[in-house]
Amino acid sequence: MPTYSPGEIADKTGFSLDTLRYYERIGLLDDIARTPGGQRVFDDDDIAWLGILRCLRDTGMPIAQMRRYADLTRDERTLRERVELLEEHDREIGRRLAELAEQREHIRGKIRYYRSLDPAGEQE
Amino acid sequence: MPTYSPGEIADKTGFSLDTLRYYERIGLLDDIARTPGGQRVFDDDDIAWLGILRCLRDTGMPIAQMRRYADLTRDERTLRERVELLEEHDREIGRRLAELAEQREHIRGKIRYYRSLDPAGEQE
DNA sequence: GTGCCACCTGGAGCGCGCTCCAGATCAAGG
DNA sequence: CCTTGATCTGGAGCGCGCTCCAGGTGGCAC
Repeated sequence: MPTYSPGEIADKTGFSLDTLRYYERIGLLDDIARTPGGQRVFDDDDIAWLGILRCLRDTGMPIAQMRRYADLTRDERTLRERVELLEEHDREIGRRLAELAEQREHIRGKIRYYRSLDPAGEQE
Repeated sequence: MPTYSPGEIADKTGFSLDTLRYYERIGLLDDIARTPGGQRVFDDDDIAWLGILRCLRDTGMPIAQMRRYADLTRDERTLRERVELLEEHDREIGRRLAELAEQREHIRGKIRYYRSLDPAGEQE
């Protein structure tokens, strides 16, 4: 299995080195392998996990909840709880999508209104 | 034209009293009328403006950009710039919507994966 | 060996967007 | 009047999610 240095992982995942270390400190990331000298060594499983973290983070999940999810993945008897957590998050994303679309319409209405005040502003 | 106390406005707009004062301080809200004694008095125009601010804020516009928008509305010759700013924000919302939908699929895939591991977990 | 850059640790600091506080004032009911 | 609850001001503080720093070590190229 290929391995990767912290710098490579930062490039691949978009998380900064500091963020990777921070995530490990707070328990979002555990058991990152080390060289005998103490430098971190990542593998493809780590990359996959970081992909999930990025997904959860970028959809607005708070760190406390990501930690709860990370804790659940350490006990294989928690499948249902994981599903429940992700489903609740999925519903949250649904609400967010609907809200965003609605607010977008409000903003578009405002743009149309400004345009109606100055039709000349439309042309290039 | 009806007028409203700060408390009523907090109820109507969902912004806290502190946030209303904060927004006035930083220039997002200007010329709020006052009683002779110095208490704020809001009107329907203020409510409409706060509605726009809420919309921009809740769609992720940073305060610095909201301030720029507020500044533009103080000069009626800036219609085009306002349209440009809102259109850029509209595109930003579009990108966000697309990203959210994509990440949602990733999460749903994960849910399906967990379900496939434990079909019994499905039933009530 | 010797550079030299990447990486290590613990802990302090930061930027954003509020939120809270103390102590004073206002305004409306009784 | 007097009480009482809403509001006022300036400024400090907070919670989140990183981000930066100092001082030291690792590890590969030459």
